[in-house]
Amino acid sequence: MSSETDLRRRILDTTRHLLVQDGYASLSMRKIARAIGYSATSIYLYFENKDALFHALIDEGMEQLYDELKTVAAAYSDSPRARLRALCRRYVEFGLENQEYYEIMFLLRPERMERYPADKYRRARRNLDIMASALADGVEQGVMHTDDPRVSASVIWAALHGTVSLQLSRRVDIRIDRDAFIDAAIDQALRGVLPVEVRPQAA
Amino acid sequence: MSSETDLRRRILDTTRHLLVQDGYASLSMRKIARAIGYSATSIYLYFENKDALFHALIDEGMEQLYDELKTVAAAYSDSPRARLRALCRRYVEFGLENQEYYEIMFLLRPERMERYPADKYRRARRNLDIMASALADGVEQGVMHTDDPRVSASVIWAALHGTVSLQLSRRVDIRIDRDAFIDAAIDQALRGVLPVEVRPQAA
DNA sequence: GTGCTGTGATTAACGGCGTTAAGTAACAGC
DNA sequence: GCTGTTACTTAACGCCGTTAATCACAGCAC
Repeated sequence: MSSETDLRRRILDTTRHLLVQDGYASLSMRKIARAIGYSATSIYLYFENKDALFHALIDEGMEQLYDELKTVAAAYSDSPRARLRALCRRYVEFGLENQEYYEIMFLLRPERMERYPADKYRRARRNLDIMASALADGVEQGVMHTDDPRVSASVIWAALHGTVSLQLSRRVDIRIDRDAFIDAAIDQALRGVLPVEVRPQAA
Repeated sequence: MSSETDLRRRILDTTRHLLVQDGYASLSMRKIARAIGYSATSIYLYFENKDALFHALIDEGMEQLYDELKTVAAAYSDSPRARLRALCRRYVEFGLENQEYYEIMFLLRPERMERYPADKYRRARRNLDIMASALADGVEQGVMHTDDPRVSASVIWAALHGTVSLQLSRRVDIRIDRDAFIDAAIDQALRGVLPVEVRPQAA
């Protein structure tokens, strides 16, 4: 029983390592097998197929992101606004620091996702819940406003995701300073949830 | 000379067709060749490799997007704010209406992009320029504000790109209405470039 | 000890892929 | 009729994900 788990763990660790080292595009079952010194088909004893292996890795990434966001949220439990800002920053940093991870987590087209819907979605959505609850706290304390917290949290996420995506794919104009860009993006994302009394009507 | 161009065109058209019909993942040189009734190697007479074929397709997509944005911009030449809003909406609509196109244009990791930098970048950046010029006009007329128009245009783009990406990959909570989400995202994106006198300080 | 069963791994194979090298058939110009 | 060129094909290489069949060996029943 321990040996079964052992090889499964080695596969996951090696895959993550190869992913970071060589990128997603060049990753293959045979290459993973070579790296751990087993035959390619051995991997199929522990994972249904390549997708399933990646899904397991995605789950671990979601867990890690969740842990990081949770820690950030705890550090700013008193101020919803500071908390939301810190969460945004941490999200972007996570994406930039874990490029290949971010790619399989959020960039790859999830064609097969319908197969493992419930648990996977639930796990990914916890990350959004942390943001939504910062929003809810802010609304309650009167320092934020939103018509629908779920929608606002998703919109903020979309803005952050776009920021990370463009940065990772190097599509942002090189003349634009990376940090200035990220700061501007976060500022802009947060500006949307300011309380009504100081918020202007939309353009 | 006309026949050379003919097959090249057929390859491009068929590839686009297969892309829309079956998706990027299942597209192969051999499949394209089968569809046009030629051997796979014939494609290499007109395109250096698979990447080059896709780059040509991306260029066409960029051209189409540019045309659409240009048309929108012309229709709202008098009002920078209405223009910017219409541009945002058109961008999102383009992404949602041309899923597979949008995928190869903006979602795929451009590993090889360094090779064809100048023309490709320039072409893609024209789309951003249309937005930036709406911004510049707005600033000039005093109905918008931004510290740096290039940065603001990119930040808006990032927000729109994130919105399209999450929608296309079906990662947005199903309970959130698609149009409401898009409207909220665009509102939020535009809120960041309101003039200073009505804009609150950042959260 | 002999035989049975189950487990964890292997090898061989299938059909696909992108790409290159070599070859062929049709045709233009001399 | 030969030559060179153009437009295309076939054959092949070395990858890929995945499946089927097989092997080595452990533990256990008798």
